[in-house]
Amino acid sequence: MGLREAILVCLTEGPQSGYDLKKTFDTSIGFFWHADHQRIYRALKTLHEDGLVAAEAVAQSGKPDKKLYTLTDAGRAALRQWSIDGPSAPPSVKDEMMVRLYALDEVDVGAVRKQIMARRSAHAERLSLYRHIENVRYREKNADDLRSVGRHLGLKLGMRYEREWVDWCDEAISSLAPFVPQSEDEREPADA
Amino acid sequence: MGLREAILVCLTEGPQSGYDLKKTFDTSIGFFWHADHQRIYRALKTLHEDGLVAAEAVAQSGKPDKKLYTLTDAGRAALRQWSIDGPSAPPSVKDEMMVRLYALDEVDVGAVRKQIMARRSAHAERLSLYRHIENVRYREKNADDLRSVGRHLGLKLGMRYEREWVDWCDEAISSLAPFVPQSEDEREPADA
DNA sequence: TGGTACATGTAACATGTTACATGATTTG
DNA sequence: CAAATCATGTAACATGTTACATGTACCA
Repeated sequence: MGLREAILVCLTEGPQSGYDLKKTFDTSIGFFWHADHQRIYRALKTLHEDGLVAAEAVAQSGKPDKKLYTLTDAGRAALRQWSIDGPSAPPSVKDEMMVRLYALDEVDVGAVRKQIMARRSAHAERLSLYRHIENVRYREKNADDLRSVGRHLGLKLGMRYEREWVDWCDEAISSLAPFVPQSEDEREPADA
Repeated sequence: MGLREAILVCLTEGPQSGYDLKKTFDTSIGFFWHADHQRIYRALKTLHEDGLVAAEAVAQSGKPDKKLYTLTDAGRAALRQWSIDGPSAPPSVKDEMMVRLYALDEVDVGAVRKQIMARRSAHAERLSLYRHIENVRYREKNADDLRSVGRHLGLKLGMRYEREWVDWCDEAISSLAPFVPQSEDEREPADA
Protein backbone atom coordinates (compact mmCIF):
# COMPACT_ATOMS: atom_id res chain seq x y z
CA MET A 1 0.00 0.00 0.00
CA GLY A 2 2.67 2.52 0.88
CA LEU A 3 0.44 4.74 2.94
CA ARG A 4 0.25 2.04 5.58
CA GLU A 5 3.99 2.02 5.97
CA ALA A 6 4.23 5.79 5.93
CA ILE A 7 1.84 5.81 8.89
CA LEU A 8 3.88 3.18 10.72
CA VAL A 9 6.96 5.32 10.13
CA CYS A 10 5.19 8.32 11.67
CA LEU A 11 4.17 6.26 14.67
CA THR A 12 7.80 5.42 15.45
CA GLU A 13 7.84 8.94 16.91
CA GLY A 14 5.25 7.92 19.49
CA PRO A 15 1.47 7.48 19.77
CA GLN A 16 -0.60 9.75 17.55
CA SER A 17 -4.22 10.27 16.58
CA GLY A 18 -5.48 10.40 13.02
CA TYR A 19 -5.61 14.13 13.32
CA ASP A 20 -2.01 14.32 14.53
CA LEU A 21 -0.93 12.15 11.63
CA LYS A 22 -2.71 14.43 9.21
CA LYS A 23 -0.60 17.33 10.45
CA THR A 24 2.57 15.31 10.08
CA PHE A 25 1.57 14.45 6.51
CA ASP A 26 1.00 18.14 5.83
CA THR A 27 4.50 18.98 6.93
CA SER A 28 7.51 16.77 7.36
CA ILE A 29 6.82 13.38 5.81
CA GLY A 30 4.37 14.88 3.33
CA PHE A 31 7.30 16.17 1.30
CA PHE A 32 7.81 12.59 0.15
CA TRP A 33 4.42 11.03 0.65
CA HIS A 34 1.17 12.93 0.63
CA ALA A 35 -2.14 11.85 2.24
CA ASP A 36 -5.45 13.44 3.11
CA HIS A 37 -7.32 12.75 6.33
CA GLN A 38 -9.86 10.42 4.74
CA ARG A 39 -7.25 7.96 3.60
CA ILE A 40 -5.40 8.19 6.88
CA TYR A 41 -8.51 7.17 8.80
CA ARG A 42 -9.25 4.35 6.37
CA ALA A 43 -5.68 3.07 6.57
CA LEU A 44 -5.65 3.28 10.37
CA LYS A 45 -8.75 1.10 10.48
CA THR A 46 -7.15 -1.67 8.47
CA LEU A 47 -3.83 -1.34 10.28
CA HIS A 48 -5.74 -1.83 13.50
CA GLU A 49 -7.63 -4.83 12.12
CA ASP A 50 -4.28 -6.33 11.12
CA GLY A 51 -2.85 -5.74 14.57
CA LEU A 52 -0.04 -3.48 13.42
CA VAL A 53 -1.26 -0.63 15.60
CA ALA A 54 -3.09 -0.53 18.91
CA ALA A 55 -5.86 1.98 19.52
CA GLU A 56 -6.78 3.71 22.76
CA ALA A 57 -9.61 6.18 23.18
CA VAL A 58 -8.62 9.28 25.11
CA ALA A 59 -11.28 11.54 26.58
CA GLN A 60 -10.49 15.22 26.46
CA SER A 61 -12.16 18.04 28.31
CA GLY A 62 -14.15 20.12 25.88
CA LYS A 63 -12.70 18.68 22.69
CA PRO A 64 -14.04 15.48 21.16
CA ASP A 65 -12.45 12.20 22.13
CA LYS A 66 -9.38 11.21 20.23
CA LYS A 67 -8.09 7.78 19.36
CA LEU A 68 -4.41 7.42 20.05
CA TYR A 69 -2.69 4.86 17.89
CA THR A 70 0.48 3.09 18.98
CA LEU A 71 2.85 0.92 17.01
CA THR A 72 2.70 -2.73 18.11
CA ASP A 73 5.57 -5.22 17.95
CA ALA A 74 3.92 -6.70 14.88
CA GLY A 75 3.82 -3.22 13.37
CA ARG A 76 7.52 -2.71 14.04
CA ALA A 77 8.29 -6.06 12.46
CA ALA A 78 6.15 -5.24 9.42
CA LEU A 79 7.98 -1.95 9.02
CA ARG A 80 11.33 -3.67 9.08
CA GLN A 81 10.21 -6.30 6.63
CA TRP A 82 8.88 -3.63 4.28
CA SER A 83 12.24 -1.89 4.37
CA ILE A 84 13.76 -5.06 2.93
CA ASP A 85 11.06 -6.28 0.53
CA GLY A 86 9.24 -3.13 -0.43
CA PRO A 87 9.64 -1.28 -3.71
CA SER A 88 12.60 0.99 -4.15
CA ALA A 89 12.56 1.77 -7.87
CA PRO A 90 12.50 5.43 -8.84
CA PRO A 91 8.87 6.51 -8.71
CA SER A 92 7.46 7.70 -11.99
CA VAL A 93 7.22 11.44 -12.43
CA LYS A 94 3.81 12.91 -13.30
CA ASP A 95 3.84 16.51 -14.27
CA GLU A 96 1.19 18.07 -16.47
CA MET A 97 3.24 21.17 -17.07
CA MET A 98 6.02 19.07 -18.56
CA VAL A 99 3.50 17.40 -20.82
CA ARG A 100 2.57 20.82 -22.17
CA LEU A 101 6.19 21.38 -23.05
CA TYR A 102 5.90 18.48 -25.48
CA ALA A 103 3.52 20.36 -27.72
CA LEU A 104 4.43 23.95 -27.04
CA ASP A 105 3.46 24.92 -30.58
CA GLU A 106 -0.10 23.75 -29.96
CA VAL A 107 -0.72 25.42 -26.61
CA ASP A 108 -0.81 28.92 -25.17
CA VAL A 109 2.87 29.69 -24.60
CA GLY A 110 2.17 32.86 -22.64
CA ALA A 111 0.00 30.92 -20.22
CA VAL A 112 2.56 28.15 -19.85
CA ARG A 113 5.31 30.69 -19.23
CA LYS A 114 3.25 32.30 -16.48
CA GLN A 115 2.71 28.88 -14.94
CA ILE A 116 6.46 28.38 -14.92
CA MET A 117 6.86 31.70 -13.12
CA ALA A 118 4.32 30.57 -10.53
CA ARG A 119 6.19 27.32 -10.08
CA ARG A 120 9.44 29.18 -9.63
CA SER A 121 7.89 30.92 -6.64
CA ALA A 122 6.53 27.70 -5.22
CA HIS A 123 9.87 25.92 -5.50
CA ALA A 124 11.81 28.90 -4.16
CA GLU A 125 9.52 28.99 -1.16
CA ARG A 126 10.00 25.30 -0.53
CA LEU A 127 13.74 25.71 -0.82
CA SER A 128 13.88 28.47 1.75
CA LEU A 129 11.68 26.43 4.07
CA TYR A 130 14.10 23.52 3.78
CA ARG A 131 17.06 25.80 4.41
CA HIS A 132 15.33 27.13 7.48
CA ILE A 133 14.72 23.63 8.79
CA GLU A 134 18.34 22.71 8.17
CA ASN A 135 19.53 25.76 10.09
CA VAL A 136 17.29 25.00 13.00
CA ARG A 137 17.89 21.26 13.24
CA TYR A 138 21.21 20.37 11.71
CA ARG A 139 23.28 23.54 11.95
CA GLU A 140 26.71 22.62 13.22
CA LYS A 141 25.79 19.93 15.69
CA ASN A 142 26.50 17.14 13.26
CA ALA A 143 24.03 14.76 14.82
CA ASP A 144 25.48 11.36 14.10
CA ASP A 145 22.69 9.06 15.19
CA LEU A 146 21.02 7.04 12.45
CA ARG A 147 17.68 8.74 12.73
CA SER A 148 19.13 12.23 12.30
CA VAL A 149 21.41 11.16 9.48
CA GLY A 150 18.46 9.70 7.61
CA ARG A 151 16.29 12.75 8.01
CA HIS A 152 19.08 15.10 7.14
CA LEU A 153 19.69 13.12 3.96
CA GLY A 154 16.01 13.45 3.10
CA LEU A 155 16.19 17.17 3.62
CA LYS A 156 19.26 17.43 1.45
CA LEU A 157 17.54 15.62 -1.36
CA GLY A 158 14.66 18.03 -1.08
CA MET A 159 17.04 20.98 -1.28
CA ARG A 160 18.77 19.61 -4.37
CA TYR A 161 15.43 19.02 -5.99
CA GLU A 162 14.01 22.47 -5.29
CA ARG A 163 17.23 24.24 -6.20
CA GLU A 164 17.34 22.59 -9.62
CA TRP A 165 13.72 23.40 -10.20
CA VAL A 166 14.26 27.07 -9.44
CA ASP A 167 17.24 27.20 -11.79
CA TRP A 168 15.39 25.37 -14.52
CA CYS A 169 12.43 27.74 -14.24
CA ASP A 170 14.76 30.70 -14.72
CA GLU A 171 16.22 29.05 -17.79
CA ALA A 172 12.78 28.25 -19.19
CA ILE A 173 11.42 31.72 -18.50
CA SER A 174 14.16 33.33 -20.57
CA SER A 175 14.08 30.70 -23.31
CA LEU A 176 10.38 31.30 -23.82
CA ALA A 177 10.51 35.10 -23.65
CA PRO A 178 11.03 35.54 -27.42
CA PHE A 179 7.87 33.58 -28.15
CA VAL A 180 5.59 35.66 -25.96
CA PRO A 181 3.99 38.77 -27.57
CA GLN A 182 5.40 41.64 -25.54
CA SER A 183 7.43 39.98 -22.84
CA GLU A 184 4.49 40.17 -20.53
CA ASP A 185 6.47 40.06 -17.33
CA GLU A 186 8.11 43.39 -18.09
CA ARG A 187 4.83 45.10 -18.77
CA GLU A 188 3.42 47.16 -15.95
CA PRO A 189 0.19 45.68 -14.64
CA ALA A 190 -2.59 47.77 -16.19
CA ASP A 191 -4.54 49.92 -13.77
CA ALA A 192 -8.25 49.25 -13.59
CA MET B 1 -7.91 13.54 -16.22
CA GLY B 2 -4.41 14.34 -17.37
CA LEU B 3 -3.96 11.15 -19.33
CA ARG B 4 -6.47 12.42 -21.86
CA GLU B 5 -4.41 15.51 -22.52
CA ALA B 6 -1.16 13.58 -22.62
CA ILE B 7 -2.69 11.48 -25.39
CA LEU B 8 -3.83 14.58 -27.27
CA VAL B 9 -0.30 15.93 -26.98
CA CYS B 10 1.06 12.72 -28.50
CA LEU B 11 -1.42 12.94 -31.35
CA THR B 12 -0.11 16.38 -32.33
CA GLU B 13 2.69 14.37 -33.92
CA GLY B 14 0.24 12.72 -36.28
CA PRO B 15 -2.26 9.83 -36.27
CA GLN B 16 -1.40 6.93 -34.01
CA SER B 17 -2.94 3.68 -32.80
CA GLY B 18 -3.29 2.70 -29.16
CA TYR B 19 -0.31 0.47 -29.61
CA ASP B 20 1.78 3.28 -31.06
CA LEU B 21 0.79 5.51 -28.15
CA LYS B 22 1.83 2.83 -25.71
CA LYS B 23 5.31 2.89 -27.20
CA THR B 24 5.46 6.67 -26.98
CA PHE B 25 4.45 6.48 -23.33
CA ASP B 26 7.20 3.95 -22.74
CA THR B 27 9.81 6.29 -24.11
CA SER B 28 9.62 10.02 -24.67
CA ILE B 29 6.55 11.43 -22.96
CA GLY B 30 6.58 8.66 -20.39
CA PHE B 31 9.43 10.42 -18.61
CA PHE B 32 6.86 12.91 -17.36
CA TRP B 33 3.62 10.98 -17.58
CA HIS B 34 3.35 7.22 -17.38
CA ALA B 35 0.51 5.05 -18.70
CA ASP B 36 -0.11 1.38 -19.40
CA HIS B 37 -1.95 0.12 -22.46
CA GLN B 38 -5.20 -0.61 -20.61
CA ARG B 39 -5.68 2.97 -19.56
CA ILE B 40 -4.66 4.24 -22.96
CA TYR B 41 -7.38 2.18 -24.63
CA ARG B 42 -9.95 3.26 -22.07
CA ALA B 43 -9.03 6.91 -22.47
CA LEU B 44 -9.09 6.68 -26.26
CA LYS B 45 -12.63 5.34 -26.05
CA THR B 46 -13.89 8.31 -24.08
CA LEU B 47 -11.86 10.79 -26.12
CA HIS B 48 -13.56 9.35 -29.18
CA GLU B 49 -16.99 9.56 -27.56
CA ASP B 50 -16.28 13.19 -26.75
CA GLY B 51 -15.25 13.93 -30.31
CA LEU B 52 -11.72 15.00 -29.43
CA VAL B 53 -10.20 12.31 -31.62
CA ALA B 54 -11.39 10.63 -34.82
CA ALA B 55 -10.91 6.89 -35.33
CA GLU B 56 -10.22 5.04 -38.53
CA ALA B 57 -9.79 1.29 -38.86
CA VAL B 58 -6.82 0.30 -40.96
CA ALA B 59 -6.56 -3.21 -42.35
CA GLN B 60 -3.06 -4.62 -42.42
CA SER B 61 -1.80 -7.61 -44.30
CA GLY B 62 -0.96 -10.33 -41.85
CA LYS B 63 -1.14 -8.25 -38.69
CA PRO B 64 -4.43 -7.54 -36.92
CA ASP B 65 -6.36 -4.43 -37.85
CA LYS B 66 -5.33 -1.26 -36.12
CA LYS B 67 -7.37 1.78 -35.23
CA LEU B 68 -5.66 4.99 -36.16
CA TYR B 69 -6.65 7.95 -34.01
CA THR B 70 -6.39 11.51 -35.27
CA LEU B 71 -6.71 14.78 -33.37
CA THR B 72 -9.89 16.67 -34.33
CA ASP B 73 -10.31 20.45 -34.29
CA ALA B 74 -12.27 20.04 -31.07
CA GLY B 75 -9.35 18.06 -29.69
CA ARG B 76 -6.90 20.78 -30.63
CA ALA B 77 -9.11 23.38 -28.97
CA ALA B 78 -9.43 21.25 -25.83
CA LEU B 79 -5.66 20.92 -25.69
CA ARG B 80 -5.19 24.66 -25.92
CA GLN B 81 -7.83 25.31 -23.28
CA TRP B 82 -6.22 22.80 -20.94
CA SER B 83 -2.90 24.59 -21.33
CA ILE B 84 -4.57 27.68 -19.90
CA ASP B 85 -6.93 26.22 -17.27
CA GLY B 86 -5.29 22.98 -16.30
CA PRO B 87 -3.31 22.37 -13.14
CA SER B 88 0.26 23.56 -12.99
CA ALA B 89 1.12 23.25 -9.30
CA PRO B 90 4.19 21.17 -8.48
CA PRO B 91 3.05 17.55 -8.37
CA SER B 92 3.47 15.85 -5.04
CA VAL B 93 6.45 13.55 -4.73
CA LYS B 94 5.82 9.95 -3.69
CA ASP B 95 8.85 7.97 -2.85
CA GLU B 96 8.82 4.98 -0.53
CA MET B 97 12.57 4.95 -0.20
CA MET B 98 12.50 8.47 1.16
CA VAL B 99 9.87 7.43 3.66
CA ARG B 100 12.27 4.77 4.94
CA LEU B 101 14.82 7.47 5.56
CA TYR B 102 12.44 8.97 8.11
CA ALA B 103 12.82 6.02 10.45
CA LEU B 104 16.26 4.71 9.57
CA ASP B 105 16.74 3.50 13.13
CA GLU B 106 13.73 1.19 12.79
CA VAL B 107 14.53 -0.37 9.43
CA ASP B 108 17.27 -2.48 7.87
CA VAL B 109 19.93 0.11 7.02
CA GLY B 110 22.00 -2.31 4.99
CA ALA B 111 19.01 -3.10 2.80
CA VAL B 112 18.16 0.56 2.35
CA ARG B 113 21.73 1.37 1.46
CA LYS B 114 21.72 -1.34 -1.19
CA GLN B 115 18.49 0.08 -2.57
CA ILE B 116 20.18 3.46 -2.82
CA MET B 117 23.01 1.86 -4.78
CA ALA B 118 20.48 0.32 -7.14
CA ARG B 119 18.82 3.66 -7.59
CA ARG B 120 22.13 5.29 -8.34
CA SER B 121 22.48 2.93 -11.27
CA ALA B 122 18.96 3.56 -12.47
CA HIS B 123 19.40 7.33 -12.35
CA ALA B 124 22.84 7.21 -13.94
CA GLU B 125 21.43 5.15 -16.78
CA ARG B 126 18.61 7.61 -17.30
CA LEU B 127 21.07 10.47 -17.28
CA SER B 128 23.23 8.94 -19.95
CA LEU B 129 20.17 8.19 -22.05
CA TYR B 130 19.14 11.83 -21.82
CA ARG B 131 22.64 12.98 -22.73
CA HIS B 132 22.56 10.69 -25.71
CA ILE B 133 19.23 12.10 -26.86
CA GLU B 134 20.55 15.62 -26.44
CA ASN B 135 23.58 14.82 -28.55
CA VAL B 136 21.53 13.30 -31.28
CA ARG B 137 18.76 15.89 -31.44
CA TYR B 138 19.98 19.21 -30.10
CA ARG B 139 23.72 19.13 -30.59
CA GLU B 140 24.81 22.43 -32.07
CA LYS B 141 21.90 23.03 -34.37
CA ASN B 142 20.16 25.29 -31.89
CA ALA B 143 16.70 24.54 -33.20
CA ASP B 144 14.79 27.68 -32.45
CA ASP B 145 11.24 26.63 -33.25
CA LEU B 146 8.84 26.50 -30.34
CA ARG B 147 8.34 22.75 -30.44
CA SER B 148 12.07 22.03 -30.25
CA VAL B 149 12.65 24.62 -27.56
CA GLY B 150 9.91 23.06 -25.44
CA ARG B 151 11.19 19.55 -25.79
CA HIS B 152 14.76 20.54 -25.20
CA LEU B 153 13.68 22.29 -22.01
CA GLY B 154 11.96 19.12 -20.90
CA LEU B 155 15.08 17.13 -21.57
CA LYS B 156 17.18 19.61 -19.62
CA LEU B 157 14.91 19.32 -16.63
CA GLY B 158 15.26 15.57 -16.81
CA MET B 159 19.03 15.88 -16.88
CA ARG B 160 19.11 18.20 -13.87
CA TYR B 161 16.86 15.81 -12.00
CA GLU B 162 18.86 12.69 -12.73
CA ARG B 163 22.20 14.38 -12.11
CA GLU B 164 21.14 15.53 -8.65
CA TRP B 165 19.80 12.11 -7.85
CA VAL B 166 23.09 10.46 -8.78
CA ASP B 167 25.03 12.93 -6.64
CA TRP B 168 22.67 12.53 -3.74
CA CYS B 169 22.94 8.74 -3.90
CA ASP B 170 26.73 9.01 -3.69
CA GLU B 171 26.40 11.25 -0.67
CA ALA B 172 23.91 8.92 0.98
CA ILE B 173 25.97 5.81 0.27
CA SER B 174 28.97 7.25 2.08
CA SER B 175 26.94 8.75 4.91
CA LEU B 176 25.41 5.38 5.65
CA ALA B 177 28.60 3.33 5.32
CA PRO B 178 29.54 3.66 9.02
CA PHE B 179 26.20 2.18 10.03
CA VAL B 180 26.48 -0.96 7.94
CA PRO B 181 28.24 -3.99 9.54
CA GLN B 182 31.26 -4.50 7.29
CA SER B 183 30.85 -2.01 4.50
CA GLU B 184 29.20 -4.65 2.40
CA ASP B 185 30.00 -3.04 -0.94
CA GLU B 186 33.72 -3.57 -0.41
CA ARG B 187 33.32 -7.23 0.42
CA GLU B 188 33.97 -9.65 -2.40
CA PRO B 189 30.81 -11.49 -3.42
CA ALA B 190 31.05 -14.91 -1.77
CA ASP B 191 31.48 -17.79 -4.15
CA ALA B 192 28.77 -20.47 -4.06
C1' DT C 1 7.65 -25.29 -31.04
C1' DG C 2 8.58 -21.60 -28.23
C1' DG C 3 9.38 -16.74 -27.74
C1' DT C 4 8.73 -11.93 -29.24
C1' DA C 5 6.33 -8.26 -31.61
C1' DC C 6 1.96 -6.68 -33.24
C1' DA C 7 -2.73 -5.23 -31.76
C1' DT C 8 -6.82 -4.75 -28.85
C1' DG C 9 -9.49 -5.40 -25.24
C1' DT C 10 -12.36 -6.97 -20.36
C1' DA C 11 -12.83 -7.59 -15.31
C1' DA C 12 -11.60 -7.24 -10.74
C1' DC C 13 -9.36 -4.90 -7.52
C1' DA C 14 -6.65 -1.16 -5.18
C1' DT C 15 -5.95 3.46 -4.44
C1' DG C 16 -6.93 8.36 -4.37
C1' DT C 17 -10.09 12.55 -4.59
C1' DT C 18 -14.14 15.38 -3.62
C1' DA C 19 -18.06 16.37 -1.29
C1' DC C 20 -20.73 16.01 2.62
C1' DA C 21 -21.69 15.47 7.73
C1' DT C 22 -21.25 16.42 12.75
C1' DG C 23 -20.24 18.97 16.81
C1' DA C 24 -17.58 21.41 20.53
C1' DT C 25 -14.15 25.22 21.72
C1' DT C 26 -11.35 29.09 20.91
C1' DT C 27 -10.13 33.54 18.69
C1' DG C 28 -11.13 37.92 16.43
C1' DC D 1 -21.46 36.33 15.62
C1' DA D 2 -18.35 34.38 12.26
C1' DA D 3 -14.37 31.81 11.36
C1' DA D 4 -10.73 28.69 12.55
C1' DT D 5 -9.04 24.62 15.09
C1' DC D 6 -9.85 20.19 17.01
C1' DA D 7 -11.52 15.52 15.79
C1' DT D 8 -13.63 11.76 13.25
C1' DG D 9 -15.92 9.80 9.86
C1' DT D 10 -19.20 8.14 5.27
C1' DA D 11 -20.33 7.93 0.30
C1' DA D 12 -19.66 8.59 -4.35
C1' DC D 13 -16.72 8.97 -7.80
C1' DA D 14 -12.26 8.99 -10.47
C1' DT D 15 -8.13 6.96 -11.43
C1' DG D 16 -4.63 3.40 -11.60
C1' DT D 17 -2.91 -1.58 -11.34
C1' DT D 18 -2.90 -6.56 -12.13
C1' DA D 19 -4.47 -10.43 -14.19
C1' DC D 20 -6.58 -12.57 -17.85
C1' DA D 21 -8.04 -13.22 -22.83
C1' DT D 22 -7.39 -13.55 -27.95
C1' DG D 23 -5.15 -14.21 -32.30
C1' DT D 24 -1.48 -13.60 -36.26
C1' DA D 25 3.20 -13.53 -37.93
C1' DC D 26 7.92 -13.93 -37.74
C1' DC D 27 12.35 -15.69 -36.11
C1' DA D 28 15.53 -19.14 -34.16
